[in-house]
Amino acid sequence: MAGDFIPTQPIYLQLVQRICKQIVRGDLSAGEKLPSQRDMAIQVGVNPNTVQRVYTELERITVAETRRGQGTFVTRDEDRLLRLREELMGSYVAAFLGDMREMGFTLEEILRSFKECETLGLSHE
Amino acid sequence: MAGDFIPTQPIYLQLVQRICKQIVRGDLSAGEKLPSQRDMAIQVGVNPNTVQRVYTELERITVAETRRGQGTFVTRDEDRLLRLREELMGSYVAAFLGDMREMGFTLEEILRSFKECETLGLSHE
DNA sequence: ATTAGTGCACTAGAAATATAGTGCACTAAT
DNA sequence: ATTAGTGCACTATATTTCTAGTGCACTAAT
Repeated sequence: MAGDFIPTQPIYLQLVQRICKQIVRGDLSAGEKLPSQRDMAIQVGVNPNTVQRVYTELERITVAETRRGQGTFVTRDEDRLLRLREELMGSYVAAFLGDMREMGFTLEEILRSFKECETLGLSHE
Repeated sequence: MAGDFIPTQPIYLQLVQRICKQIVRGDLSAGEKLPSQRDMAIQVGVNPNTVQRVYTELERITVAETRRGQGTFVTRDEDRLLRLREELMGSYVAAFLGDMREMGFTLEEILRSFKECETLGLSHE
């Protein structure tokens, strides 16, 4: 019932990231309606006010748009979604490589570790 | 003065992670003394109580050990530090690949993105 | 014995996050 | 006009994190 969240980071940010991932993945398409604040709150097991903050944040980063009385929708700007995909990819990769560099790991070690995880279902196409 | 922290995660956890990275990287060696709680607090610009929590956590995960009246030291167990290196590598890689999979990125896309960041100083040795 | 340096325990408060609950304005459908 | 569904604003409270301050016990050096 409660979409599990880690307690060390604000729930609303985790939910923003989760929705962004769903968009990038294609589970949510441009223009698609998001659940109402009340419904989403029930679905993920948080307070409606928290969802309100999530949707406000999604609107701030121009990933969603709100039509009062109708609901909140994924932006219809498909270019924006393509940029979101590039932005997320870039930020996750940069953060990961930064962490690895801070710990002194070499690219060879990283790639070797990738192969150990490979069996767990990362697509190759 | 204040070692910059992101506001969305507890400072004490960020400091734990930072110290673990320094150990894995080799900037801190087995048995080496950490700064006193008071000194570390001044160095990173936080309250001594926060450092107290950091050192307690480092001791809980058996990465540091405390000698009352003397200070807190990196564990002298070098095997433990080797395991720490493997643990951190594994968890960071697993989290990263999990995020990538959630967003539907393929291994090829990841590797391509790596090459774009490669110029920014990741070692190849 | 005294002193300095250390970890540690404790209380209190500030700040941010999350929850709880209510109400209002807007939109669409009837 | 009425109704249902929606976003949005508002107040209040709980929880967690962080800060602030004090004091004590232990260790080593003098």
